[in-house]
Amino acid sequence: MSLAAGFQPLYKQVYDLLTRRLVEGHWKPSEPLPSEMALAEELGVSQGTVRKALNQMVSESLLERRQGKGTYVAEHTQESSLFRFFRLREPGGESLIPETKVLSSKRRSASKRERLQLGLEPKEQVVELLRLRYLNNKPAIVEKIIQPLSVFPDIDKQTELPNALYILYQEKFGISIVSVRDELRATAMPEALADYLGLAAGSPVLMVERASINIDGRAVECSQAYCASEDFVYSVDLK
Amino acid sequence: MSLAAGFQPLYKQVYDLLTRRLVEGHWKPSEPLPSEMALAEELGVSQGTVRKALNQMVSESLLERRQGKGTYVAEHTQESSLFRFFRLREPGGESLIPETKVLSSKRRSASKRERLQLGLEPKEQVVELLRLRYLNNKPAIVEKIIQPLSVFPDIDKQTELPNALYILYQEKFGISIVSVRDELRATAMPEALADYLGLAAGSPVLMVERASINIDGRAVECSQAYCASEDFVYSVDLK
DNA sequence: CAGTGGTCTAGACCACCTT
DNA sequence: AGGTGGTCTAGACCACTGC
Repeated sequence: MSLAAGFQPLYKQVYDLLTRRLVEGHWKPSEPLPSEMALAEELGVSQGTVRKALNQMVSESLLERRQGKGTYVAEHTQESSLFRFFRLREPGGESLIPETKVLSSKRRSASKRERLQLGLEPKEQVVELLRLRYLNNKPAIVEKIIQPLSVFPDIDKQTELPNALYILYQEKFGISIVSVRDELRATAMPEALADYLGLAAGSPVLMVERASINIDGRAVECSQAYCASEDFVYSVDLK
Repeated sequence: MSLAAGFQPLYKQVYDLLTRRLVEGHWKPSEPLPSEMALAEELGVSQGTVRKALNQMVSESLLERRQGKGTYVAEHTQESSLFRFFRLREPGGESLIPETKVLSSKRRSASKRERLQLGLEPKEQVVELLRLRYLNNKPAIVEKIIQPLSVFPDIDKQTELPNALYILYQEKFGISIVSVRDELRATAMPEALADYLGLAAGSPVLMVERASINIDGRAVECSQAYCASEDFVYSVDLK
């Protein structure tokens, strides 16, 4: 067989190989992969082994399979992107569609905290994007988003920013966000931002610090969001 | 075959059957299940089909498999129980071991909100347990836990409550918590509880409302926790 | 109809654990 | 040595898709 019998199980080697190809852009989002049989033949393993590797990638949302059609690179659609990582809800209630307004955007050097979180060099330039998000037409979230220019060249030259930034990252910069790490705390609303949410400075707000992880495992973007949590809650299921 | 060919895939039928047996207490936590071969023979399906069903149950933390030994009913150990659903951390940091002190315990009728959340009858009796939890030897969390007496008979007669309640639920009441739903918001610290955390009334605190789900899918316990989030954050990875 | 993924089987061999 | 789960294979049949 062309994949040498090594330390790891064959299906794991196939998984690693296919994931590497995916990371390197060998296939683009929404493109089909070769069929199981074709991959099995190319790699010199059985179809079942390829299947096991593919299914693992599906379980990580890297791929999607459609019976009778083929296996496709997972795509960040408007809906999936908005809802997969967006956890703010009405208490006990359904998903809410956030609307978004950009408040400001500027270039500056990365702070120490940002360098640590994103693995940046000293003095590396980032874009700081300030956005206001509405739920049920009420201003609910102010978020500050940090985008390294080394990852997103000239992103501040984009004329139109979509509601779901991850779609832009994927289509224009080849960045596929596969997971996020959130840290939540309660804090007093900073005076500088209080007006946006129509709150008194010092009101209790939910702060969500997020690091977004690319398919290659790097943290490529981080954000801080201040959420009015009178009417909304951050909802999460742990299994 | 003894499992009639029905609408659903065989492995799904096997999964349903084995899960039902598990729910009904057919096997107790930490007990071994019959071997794959034995189950396959009993059910009249192939070993591979049983394997697929078992692996799905493993992925839901219902079972554990140990190579060379057997397949076991998952057990809530002190560590796994404390850390699997306990999300409070130092910012960017490691897990913290919470210490616990019981403040009070009393019986009363369920409130409307509790009846809705836990599916209780009007006037049903519950135990309201108030606990104080410490992280790094500092009081960090006040939590109010609601336990229906219909689910946990005479739970308030327990002489000793363990740090991880889920272990008690499993050992004494046959309740296996498999998932939780958390809703987080920021709020002002209630005056009645502020002293416990050494905070001023009105300070911003993180409130975590939790419903705990039994293996049979019912919400069997709910809680409200007020967390001092000066020094600690609620940390979660979304994939 | 041919091509795809989805299910199911049977059997081989390996790695690990116990006796 | 014998039993367990873990991997891998090969082949059959089914369900869905599109030409």
